[in-house]
Amino acid sequence: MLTNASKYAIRAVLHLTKKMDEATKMSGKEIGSDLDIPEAFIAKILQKLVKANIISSHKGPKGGFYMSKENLNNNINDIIWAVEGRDIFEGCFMGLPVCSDENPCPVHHIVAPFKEKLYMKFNDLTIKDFADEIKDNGTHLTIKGINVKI
Amino acid sequence: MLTNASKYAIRAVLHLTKKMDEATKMSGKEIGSDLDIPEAFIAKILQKLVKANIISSHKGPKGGFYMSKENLNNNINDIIWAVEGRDIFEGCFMGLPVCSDENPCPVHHIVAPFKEKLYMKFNDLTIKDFADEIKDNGTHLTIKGINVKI
DNA sequence: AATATAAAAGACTTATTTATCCTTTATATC
DNA sequence: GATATAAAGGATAAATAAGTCTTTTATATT
Repeated sequence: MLTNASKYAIRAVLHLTKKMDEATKMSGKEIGSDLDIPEAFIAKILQKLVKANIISSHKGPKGGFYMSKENLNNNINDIIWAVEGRDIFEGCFMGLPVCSDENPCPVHHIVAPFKEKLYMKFNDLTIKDFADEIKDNGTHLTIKGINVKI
Repeated sequence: MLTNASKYAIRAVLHLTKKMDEATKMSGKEIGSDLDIPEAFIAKILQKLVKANIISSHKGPKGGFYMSKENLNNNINDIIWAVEGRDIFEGCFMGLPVCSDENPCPVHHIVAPFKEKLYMKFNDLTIKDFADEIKDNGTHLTIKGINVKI
């Protein structure tokens, strides 16, 4: 449903937001290394995000990427839109040309409420809200430095 | 989540199953035309499905693709597996390296039950069950010959 | 002013998915 | 047996997604 690029983008933005209180900007290199994302690839994605006003950047020494106050008010859908340039929620899950409440595909009653919930969460919560939730829940954006039982 | 190929495959199998009572086999050409799927592409997919015993085929005049009694007992997951060769339900929706009930991503509580429901439906119901449901609900596998309000 | 740092920009490669085309094989019908 | 029909097989092309590399531009620090 989401491409690698937009998954990377979401993680990068949340990671940036998490670190923001330290007032230090992060380089693309650092972000890529922290999140195990190919550095050159995440650099391209970060570039797109800056253009779309999802994140901010500053060139030169001590420069890097950071979240401005305004940036924090964007939502996840803004990120996805900036990276993919299309609505990922449209279209029938099974690919039927006609799929609606009146003419539902066999999984319509499972998929429709799921999309609805997801869309609301991606639209109504700000990046700040997400970052707070992540901090509260102890969610790991990276696998570095944590012990996972496998 | 599903590729075009597996969406096409599911529609083709259900279409075949629907027409099965007429005891007439369907050509790949006919299936492609009925479902608005490129003929050469659906032909390749049908070939895979035959190999995986999801559908049956017969060469020559009056030949074509059809569903045997045994074929009807397969489920949707079998189709997806035959076409994609992997589990489409694995992995975190947001791409987090760690995502579980203990360490949930921000949408884990929305995604997990959705996947669960979908997996069950795709696993517990047979192709026959699906085809019956479609017939009962008047679901359209194709847009041909129906009037849709746009 | 020279230097080092880091993003911006653009060209390029690789992989995967989607789709097309052509030849071969099986088989029903005449 | 000749012919027509339809799937099987294989090779290739086009589109999209994923990832890499090199050069240019801005800027803080010395």
